Amino acid sequence: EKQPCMPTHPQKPLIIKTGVQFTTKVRLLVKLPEVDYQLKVKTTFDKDLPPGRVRQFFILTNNTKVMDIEDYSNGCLSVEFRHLQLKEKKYINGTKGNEGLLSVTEELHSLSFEACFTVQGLTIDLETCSLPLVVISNVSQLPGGWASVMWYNLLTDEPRNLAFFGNPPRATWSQLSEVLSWQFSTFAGQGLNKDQLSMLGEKLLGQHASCSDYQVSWSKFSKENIPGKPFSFWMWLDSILELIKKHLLPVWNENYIMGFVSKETERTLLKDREPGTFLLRFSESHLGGITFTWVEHKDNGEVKFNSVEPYTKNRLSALPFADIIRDYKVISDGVVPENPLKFLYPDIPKDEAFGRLYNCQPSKVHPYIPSHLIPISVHPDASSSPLSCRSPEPPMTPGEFNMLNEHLCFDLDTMSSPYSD
Amino acid sequence: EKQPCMPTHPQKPLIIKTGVQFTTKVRLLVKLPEVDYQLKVKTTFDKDLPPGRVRQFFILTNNTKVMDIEDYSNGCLSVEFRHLQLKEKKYINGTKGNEGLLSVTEELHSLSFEACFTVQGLTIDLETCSLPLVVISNVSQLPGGWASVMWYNLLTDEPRNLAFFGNPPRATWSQLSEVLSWQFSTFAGQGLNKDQLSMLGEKLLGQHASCSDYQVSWSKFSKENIPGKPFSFWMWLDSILELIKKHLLPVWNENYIMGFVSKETERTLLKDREPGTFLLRFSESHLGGITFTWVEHKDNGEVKFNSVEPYTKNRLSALPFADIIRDYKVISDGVVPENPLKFLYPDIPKDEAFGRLYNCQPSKVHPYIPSHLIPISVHPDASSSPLSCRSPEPPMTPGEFNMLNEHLCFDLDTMSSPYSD
DNA sequence: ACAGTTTCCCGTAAATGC
DNA sequence: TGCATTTACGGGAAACTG
Repeated sequence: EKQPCMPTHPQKPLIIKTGVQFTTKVRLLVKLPEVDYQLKVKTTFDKDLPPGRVRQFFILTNNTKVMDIEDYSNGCLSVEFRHLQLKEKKYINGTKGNEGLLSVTEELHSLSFEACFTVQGLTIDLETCSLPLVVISNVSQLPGGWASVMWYNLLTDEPRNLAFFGNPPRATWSQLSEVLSWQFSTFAGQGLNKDQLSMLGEKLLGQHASCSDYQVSWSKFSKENIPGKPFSFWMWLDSILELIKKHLLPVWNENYIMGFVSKETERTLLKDREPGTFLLRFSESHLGGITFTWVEHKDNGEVKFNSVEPYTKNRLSALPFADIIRDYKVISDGVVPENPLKFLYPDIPKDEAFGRLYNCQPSKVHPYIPSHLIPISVHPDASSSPLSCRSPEPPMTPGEFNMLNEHLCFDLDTMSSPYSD
Repeated sequence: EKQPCMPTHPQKPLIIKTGVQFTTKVRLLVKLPEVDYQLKVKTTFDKDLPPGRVRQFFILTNNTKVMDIEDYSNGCLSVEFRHLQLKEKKYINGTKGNEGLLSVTEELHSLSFEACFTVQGLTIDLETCSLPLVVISNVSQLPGGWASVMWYNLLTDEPRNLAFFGNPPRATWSQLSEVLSWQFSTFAGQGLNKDQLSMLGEKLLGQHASCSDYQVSWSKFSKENIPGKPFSFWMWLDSILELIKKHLLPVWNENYIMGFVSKETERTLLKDREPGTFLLRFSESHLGGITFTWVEHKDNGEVKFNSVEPYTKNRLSALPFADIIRDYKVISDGVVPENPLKFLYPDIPKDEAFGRLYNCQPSKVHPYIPSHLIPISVHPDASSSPLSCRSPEPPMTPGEFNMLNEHLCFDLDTMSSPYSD
């Protein structure tokens, strides 16, 4: 027999931005034996959270609603809160919310739902709450928030461990790599293959990468900067995810972007290939950049590798990546420019691979000569979450109480914000 | 003897966007004979405005402040309201704000300031109000708002004629052209010359343009679409102002943009010039576009004119206009591309004119080959305001009352919003 | 001074109202 | 349905705050 207290839709931790609307829904899983009045539900943010230590927020808009019979289903009571908005509580006295122990995206918050009704002269309190929530104030904090949500989901099944990031556990590389690949398959449609993951593992762990149960700390994953770089591993990876989502989706989903390849491997792969063979790789030195490297055979038999300055979102929004590949030209010594890109590694003729992805030429505004941009280089040398139900003080027989307690329970049905998947 | 009730800084009508902060300041021009308590000033938006007919707004934030002695000046009392924000009043009953007679940018509103104090047992009311204000809810309404402000300033000296656009007067072309030129000189630094204005006059008035006292209606200026175009004269002109402000300032201020030239005049000017002579002109068919036209002498002696598809803000933010001129290439029959732009009309060698304005090449990210965008065409044929002071009911001698009334007066000192000049 | 964080607000897109 | 207007909110930049 199923547990009536289990929610039907397991709830993932979410990210909520202050001042931006979100929605949530609670459902009472069983019919109440006798409720002849309207059942009011109240949502409270950061209920029971002691002030200090972390920031606190409150719900700006109306937070009380009456439950209704769900129209489509089994007649359960449910209520959906829409247009909820969060605002930070400001304390007049010097008390500061965030005390520097945790960054704001490591703070975990929660949304509580309460209702109270009387049956057989007894007052019953119902209460449930969401899985942990990360609250941000600007989209620039979204990557940090995502990192927290990923780490929490990966490493705990606890429904409400708000202190998780006080001492976050480590993840094994095998766990982490699966999650990273999942990020790409969820958001872009195409996950990461073994080679790509192995490059990422090496980047994060160095020589330990081969050992799949080597552990990665939370700090190394998303807080510490990569040595010599002004960003952390996750910030770098997330910038690439964003680049793919906005500018590279078709190319990525065709598997034409090798993406995560070290420069050494790149050279090994290209060196025996036809001149003009190229591959696409993400920049390791800059956030959200993609470049291509092609191989060239010089007159003296020497093999030479060239990489173009990485394209970032600004450039890609002026000119789609496939068109860049189609039109790219190198001018050596001011002579006839030539497109050095011939074969996508290993040996697919460029137009065969990218032909379908090329854009139409710009619309002809009639009296005008159409113009488009060309990229050119001047060659330098030529869960399921359990719920907590608060026990009422029972002035009824233990049997009666147990019966009620078993059947009455809030269910946080769904909750959405623009930042949920 | 000067009038104490005149404000020191005449107040121009302004545009305020709902939800966006603005600031205002009122000053009492003379010292009060005896005020031994704090003088509170209250601001009210749309005071005395009857509901219906136009939208109504209220000040979201605290609207009462106490006057202070001005620190720097003559010891007058003044008060500055900061962080004021407007929100529309919504009526539960069907009453709609804007009734369709006027568009929202034609509605004029006003901000009132009131204070009240007692002297010699008499209660004195002080009141003043701003010049008309246009309230918008989105920056997309800014051009419409500017049009209203310009027309109001041009055609009336009344301090508070909120019904102005109920029956707006016409402007003579000589008045209007002066204002238009002033827009360019204020916002861009360089006004319009006689030839440019004459093209604009012809565009707006047709053959009447020669007659400088020909009158232009408000509707023709900013409400009716230009025949055959989906935008009004002012919307078109304002889109060009914006383009100049954001992307063409240096080129505009060097006077290198002829800009407003009819195609006929353009041809007349270019036809006897050296091949490769070009001029820069704003698009008349699209909002916010600039193109160049160059003259070419064909083998058979025929003179040919070519214009490139106009560049809009999106393209110009990928590549600055001066660089477009430097790098522009036409490919005929897939042969060696050539830059057809040689001399800026009348005969300035291109690099001499634009050399200083060219951008540096993109920063060299060292292991990479720098790449930049090139605009390319494939040749198709290969071939000061008075104040109103409300009279108090006078239980004092007429002489006493007159004395006070003469010397006590609010002064709306300054008022600023992000949309004021 | 500075870094982490929030606020501000434009500009685009979507929603709303008539 | 289409147009006018408002709302929503991402994203860059400025302001804030210890």
